[in-house]
Amino acid sequence: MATVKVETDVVIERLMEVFRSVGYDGASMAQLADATGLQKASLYHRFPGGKQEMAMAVLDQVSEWNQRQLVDVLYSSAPPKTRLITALRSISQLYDGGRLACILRALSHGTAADLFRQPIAAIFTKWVDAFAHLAQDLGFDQQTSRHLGGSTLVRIQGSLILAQTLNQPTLFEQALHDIETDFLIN
Amino acid sequence: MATVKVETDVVIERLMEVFRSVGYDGASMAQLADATGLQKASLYHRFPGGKQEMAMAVLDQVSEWNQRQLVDVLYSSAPPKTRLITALRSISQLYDGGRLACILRALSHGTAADLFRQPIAAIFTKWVDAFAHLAQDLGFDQQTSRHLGGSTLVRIQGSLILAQTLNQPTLFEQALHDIETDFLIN
DNA sequence: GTCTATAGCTAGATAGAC
DNA sequence: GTCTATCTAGCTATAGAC
Repeated sequence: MATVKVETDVVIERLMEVFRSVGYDGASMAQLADATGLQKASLYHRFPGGKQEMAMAVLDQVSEWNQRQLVDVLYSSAPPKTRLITALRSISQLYDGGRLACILRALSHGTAADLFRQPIAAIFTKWVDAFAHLAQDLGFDQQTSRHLGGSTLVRIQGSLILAQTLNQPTLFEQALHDIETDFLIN
Repeated sequence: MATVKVETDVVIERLMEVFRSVGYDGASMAQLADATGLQKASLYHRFPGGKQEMAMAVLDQVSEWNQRQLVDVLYSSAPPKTRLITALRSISQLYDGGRLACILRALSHGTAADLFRQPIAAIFTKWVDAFAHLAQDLGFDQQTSRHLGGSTLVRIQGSLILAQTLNQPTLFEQALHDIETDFLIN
């Protein structure tokens, strides 16, 4: 039982890598099978809903990461500045310093747009709210805090696009630094 | 001759709409034919290179828009603040106030990523440089100007993602306002 | 230059042996 | 639970009449 569970987590990790690099429509079952080391029929055994269920499993894992590495951290009782630094460091690792695309963005296009908009929006909202909460703890008023929360995700998503298209990961790190400045300005 | 040219421009416009909404891999020849009102074979007559050539034609049109509505404006001899306002207004119209996705982003995923990264990067670079030039005219030093230029595109791309995923076009308009503030702070 | 018809292939998804 | 083998639908792309 335990062994099976672990293996499935690994499978989901591999699926995520494929979806992230080629998108939902660009990922074929053959490619997904190849990446996981399973045959197509075996993938269908684990995910009877096919590609859609696989992507949903990936999104569940992303949602868990978001909860543990961002939400839990940013709502914790540690000093606000410590929470900020910790969260930004996790984000930097998640995207490998700007070299990896965001899986949520990869699952936001084409056929996937209609299928996964709601779960992705839920993750985005939690993310924004968590950073807005931190801003309030840092003394910003409610309106400014909301604005800062949104601006954080805007900067990260936007900088990831530029970093990868222009092949300049530095742009992502710069954005993280800009975010830090936004929060610690006073 | 003239009639044909115009019609092709219209065809490209329709192709762009499809690519924008479903992405490159998500767009089938049947769908593209349907959207343009032509049959598949007719599309291949105009674009012998198939889907790839169609997307390139779209990118050429985007590049032209970029040159005329942003680069030419931002390098003009009008007062810097006027140039900024004019450019931001064009951008707002281009994305219909945050309701439309960026075609460049739609052509950055899956199979398309490898095919079109260079032309897209060229457009991004021109965009960033043009806003950096404006920043210098507004009195910012070179390093700050470059940073502002990049930050402009970051804010727009990022806010478009959030605006569409969360179905809150306001986030895009907010980002435009933030950009204006960034440039007119002194 | 546009059409109908179709070739050739690969996609997602299943059947059934083991 | 994993495999090989296969189905059908849809894909890109082309042939050839008009």
